[in-house]
Amino acid sequence: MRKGLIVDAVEYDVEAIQDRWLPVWDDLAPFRSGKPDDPRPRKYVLDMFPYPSGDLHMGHAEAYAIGDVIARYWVQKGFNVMHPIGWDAFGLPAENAAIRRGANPKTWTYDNIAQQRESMRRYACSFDWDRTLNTCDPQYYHWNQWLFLKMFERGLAYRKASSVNWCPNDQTVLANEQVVNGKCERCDTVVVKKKLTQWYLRITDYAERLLDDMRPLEGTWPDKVLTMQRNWIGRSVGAEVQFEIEGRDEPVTVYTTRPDTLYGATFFVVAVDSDLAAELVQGSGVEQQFADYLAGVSTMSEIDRMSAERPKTGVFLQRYAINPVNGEKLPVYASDYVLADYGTGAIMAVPAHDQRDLDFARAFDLPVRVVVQSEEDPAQTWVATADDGPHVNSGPLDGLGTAEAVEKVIEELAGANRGRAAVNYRLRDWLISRQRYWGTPIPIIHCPTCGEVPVPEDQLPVELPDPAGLDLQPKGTSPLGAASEWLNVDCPRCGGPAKRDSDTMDTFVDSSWYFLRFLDPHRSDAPFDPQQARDWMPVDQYVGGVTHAILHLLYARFFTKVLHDMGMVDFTEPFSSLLNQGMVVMDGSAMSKSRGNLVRLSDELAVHGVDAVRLTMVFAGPPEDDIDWADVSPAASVRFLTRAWRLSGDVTSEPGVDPASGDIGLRRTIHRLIHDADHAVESFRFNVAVAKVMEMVNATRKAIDSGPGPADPAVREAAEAVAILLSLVAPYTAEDMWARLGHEPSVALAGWPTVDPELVRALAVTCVVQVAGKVKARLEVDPEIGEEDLQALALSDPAIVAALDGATPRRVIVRAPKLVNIVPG
RNA sequence: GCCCGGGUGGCGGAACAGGCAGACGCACUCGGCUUAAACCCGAGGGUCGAAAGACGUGCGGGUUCAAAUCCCGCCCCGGGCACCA
Repeated sequence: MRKGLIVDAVEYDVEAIQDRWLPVWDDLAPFRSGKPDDPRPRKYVLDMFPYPSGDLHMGHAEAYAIGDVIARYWVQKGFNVMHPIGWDAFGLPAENAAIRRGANPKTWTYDNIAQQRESMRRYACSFDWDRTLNTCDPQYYHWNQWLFLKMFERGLAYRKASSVNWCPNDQTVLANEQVVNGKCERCDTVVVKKKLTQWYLRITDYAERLLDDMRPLEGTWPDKVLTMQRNWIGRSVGAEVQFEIEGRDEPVTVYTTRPDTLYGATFFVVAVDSDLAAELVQGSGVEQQFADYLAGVSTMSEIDRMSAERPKTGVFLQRYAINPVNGEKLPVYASDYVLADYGTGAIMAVPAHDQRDLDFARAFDLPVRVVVQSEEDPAQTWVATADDGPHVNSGPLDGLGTAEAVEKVIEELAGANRGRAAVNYRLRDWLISRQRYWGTPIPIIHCPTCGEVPVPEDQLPVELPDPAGLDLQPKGTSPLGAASEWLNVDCPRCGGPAKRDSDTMDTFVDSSWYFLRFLDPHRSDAPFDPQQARDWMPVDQYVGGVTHAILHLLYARFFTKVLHDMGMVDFTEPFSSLLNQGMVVMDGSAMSKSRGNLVRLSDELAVHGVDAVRLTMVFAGPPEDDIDWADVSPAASVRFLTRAWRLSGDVTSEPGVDPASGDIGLRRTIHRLIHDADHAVESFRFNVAVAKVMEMVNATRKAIDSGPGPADPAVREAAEAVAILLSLVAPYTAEDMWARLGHEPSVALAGWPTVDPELVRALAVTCVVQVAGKVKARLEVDPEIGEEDLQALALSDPAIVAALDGATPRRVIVRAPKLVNIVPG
């Protein structure tokens, strides 16, 4: 027994128990991983790292409780578990807080990190505290810059002028993934479009692999997430078709998923904000009308523009495209219903079989030609048809079904060098520049003579300049642009005067590879150690909220594939298994100060203690479901923990006593329940595992009070098993029980109890005897009973004889030893 | 509109692979302890019914000796995508 430990208390005192064990654990450090001589097989358990926007809240408490159960389970099962934590420490909240209070974003961030770190320690998270990282440390973002330059070398990072999403509140551009229903993901402000030159990562090059590599994740990733990613990538199969434009040398290519309807094209549309539209309008005589239309469109918010209800608008450009299959002249329109950055920004319009084209045709009084037969006439109903029927008015395609017609028309177009089969994706390249201060500077120098010049590797990291004296107010251009000392540099190539790129990177870059940095977080000559990556990666279990289903998870998968192609890692997917925990809500809706339904984690911890809060989180239901705090009872958790804890004080046998001589009934129950709990944890049904431990406590209580009594060796075996199983969820209580049972800390390393298969195998089972599917009798039978014996036994049972009432069984189904079903004649 | 999930007591939720529906807990009721209350301990309960029994996992059908579980058709709830050609 350790000096000064009080383990003979008679009352369960939450505060005292927490204060007693926390320093002991600091000292013991039971969760350090990666020692070179550790013979245990490795497991990597990763919780999504938090953003340090304040202290931990209820959501963190749930997520980290769940991750901790998994990590602690594997430790008990004998694995060398790496369970690291760090901070996603760059981002707007720090900057906005700094603006509000005039503080340095760095100070604000590190203060919050210190607070969260202490809260996590007290929350008994089994993190390896030697492996922490902060993405805002230059030692970390150094490697963001290094990776960016590697991508730049490979043509995967590039700058282009394009129409981008602009958040007028945050005064910065956003990636497509960060626009939700036309609003800024972060602040809910309606996003507008702006034409700007920005940095992109070429994630679209990986679209096919991002899609294909999801197949092996089926079963270990939630279907929901896989579906969301598939939708987001949005693969579509079709064809590219070239149209000549009268008076233009080069043909224009369009993308269509329905090349079979080519004969039904009656007009042609280009995106109003595309370069092509700007070119085609030249000399058309409608330049002013076009310019007015374009101006109107560009001030529109994304929400308005996306509305399908909006009537179709456009401008006839006074020009004609030639249908390659029949030479027909198709009028060319500019419209905002065609997107400049999908496909080629131009479409062939087939009003009979595409609702959008039909709406446009109706608005502009254009002809509608049916080329796939169906009962309804789109020109009458104004409903486009999409049936698979025989083609008509389509020359050589007449009579063919859609699949054949698609094949045939592509063949003919290819033969005439007028088109080919093609695949398109909804996914766009990832826009990573941000016009804000608190992020990773983009390591590029703009030189008037040499152009975009990478910062030489030996000059990395490009550190953020001191914010003192800088105006961090959002103003549409990066605050770094005003740091002239920092901004103005000599070109590394020609030595002439040049300027640094003043934008910073999207913070999702930081989180796209942090799981690799944990392997060797202090390394200074590389982002991570390739050998460690071989040893530990991919992550065995990733735990986090579904809010990142597309954003972070897609980007991290993309980075992993890029690193694979660079030869830095030998795997292509970073996370073998993913668990999405639900949210903690109150009275049915998300907690928020403005709603007045905010439950403060610190309050709950102060009232009920760490173990009870953790237990409540885990017992509330399946981990992926939301927890309504109004539906759960942390007080009940305290009650249960107290009952469990008392067992440890009641056991009177000595540690090490052989359980084999203990009460066989209790032993059977306990071993069965350990077995069940084990199974439940393996399949993430932690609430069920807790229920099994509750049953163990109930059974042990009964054995002490009205069974074999406190001295029985089986009672000790049971109490020790309770302590070990409970250590996953309620580490303080479990540690205290362990000490009261006469053991040295830490129970976290005690090892999962071994289940004796002989004890799990039941001595007698209850056999249900049904007549016509209704239970009429129950028999206690030997589990090994033969079918004939069981049938005879069932048929002679008085209750069955009575239920049959003289009728002869027409059929008897025997499933020994569990069930007999008698079908009366 | 399209694509995923999901509907089980008053509530959160159990039910491995078609075989006793409702584990475990909350709330509730009753009893014990207490001067009293809380805490704690014990007992109870799907619904209807006095009982025997009947009915019961969103609704309607089907398969099967047997369906919460499998199949078909609906309804409702949650989520994702949505002018992506």
